[in-house]
Amino acid sequence: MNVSRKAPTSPAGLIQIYRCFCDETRLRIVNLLAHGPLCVCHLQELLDSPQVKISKHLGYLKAKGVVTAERRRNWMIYSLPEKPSAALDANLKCLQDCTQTHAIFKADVRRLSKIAAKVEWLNETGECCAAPAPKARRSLSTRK
Amino acid sequence: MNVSRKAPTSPAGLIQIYRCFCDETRLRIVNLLAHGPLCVCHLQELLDSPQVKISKHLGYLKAKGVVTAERRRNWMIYSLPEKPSAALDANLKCLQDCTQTHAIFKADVRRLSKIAAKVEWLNETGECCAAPAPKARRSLSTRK
DNA sequence: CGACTATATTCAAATACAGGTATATTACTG
DNA sequence: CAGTAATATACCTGTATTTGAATATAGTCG
Repeated sequence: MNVSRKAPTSPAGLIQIYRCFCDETRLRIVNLLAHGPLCVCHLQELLDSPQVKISKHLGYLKAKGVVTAERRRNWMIYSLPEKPSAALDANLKCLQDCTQTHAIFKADVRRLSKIAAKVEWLNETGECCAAPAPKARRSLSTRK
Repeated sequence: MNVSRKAPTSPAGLIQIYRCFCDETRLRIVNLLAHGPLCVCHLQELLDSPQVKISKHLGYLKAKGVVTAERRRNWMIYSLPEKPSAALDANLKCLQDCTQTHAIFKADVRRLSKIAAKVEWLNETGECCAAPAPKARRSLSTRK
């Protein structure tokens, strides 16, 4: 459980962090997760990207230890790790500085704040999802 | 209109930095350059790598603006930029923290300090190279 | 059970990249 | 001028990455 603080011979872990950070979609995901946990459908909506794309990038980030995932009912909740490695912690902070000056990240956060209610709803009641408002679900009369 | 230096819409520049940082050889080069300018043959010696490999990574770094190059006589002197972008500056500082805890980077710097004399020699007299000691160079006084 | 929702995985195609060998370029030296 | 040293580039090959389409899985609900 405890992670050793010895000096690794190879900077493999550090490089994995940079690999995770060198894709725009992943950067935007990490930037959003810095504000709190989100499920896949939230990210889909916020980044306006297909589910496969988001899911695969999340899988990538998770495999490298940059995010953690926890299942809640039907949804996977992704977060930044509670106890990140020193290198990850430093780079997350650095990234937060860097994102301040890029419009796309600020726009993402702005959009995030607009669905904050839905996210709260998820966190408190365990209900989702971000995508279509849960009421606009007509009956199946017109369905085949 | 969109030539602003303040808030680029796309984080392309930031991503380029991370792309540069996600290779071990390049990380070692940047770490060494943080201590001062070096020519290709110094890096060849310090990293014990073939010339092509070093040269190509330097070309990559230079293309993304992470290093600068200046020709001096026969040699190309590579340095970190004097006025790096905010993002690069932040990430270089972060990297310096991260390298502290990795043996390979410390070993590189230790080896660098051992050839410091040669590097000085380059910087002061314009003479190189790190690789084979200037053995048959008897006619030093004829130059200048 | 079967329909539905949220998410993950497999397959395939396009592109990027790292490393090597051989060759080119550039500058210096005699 | 030719020769050589330092560095760069072209080409090749295997591997990794990115993305999308289709499909699979897992949990929930009626």
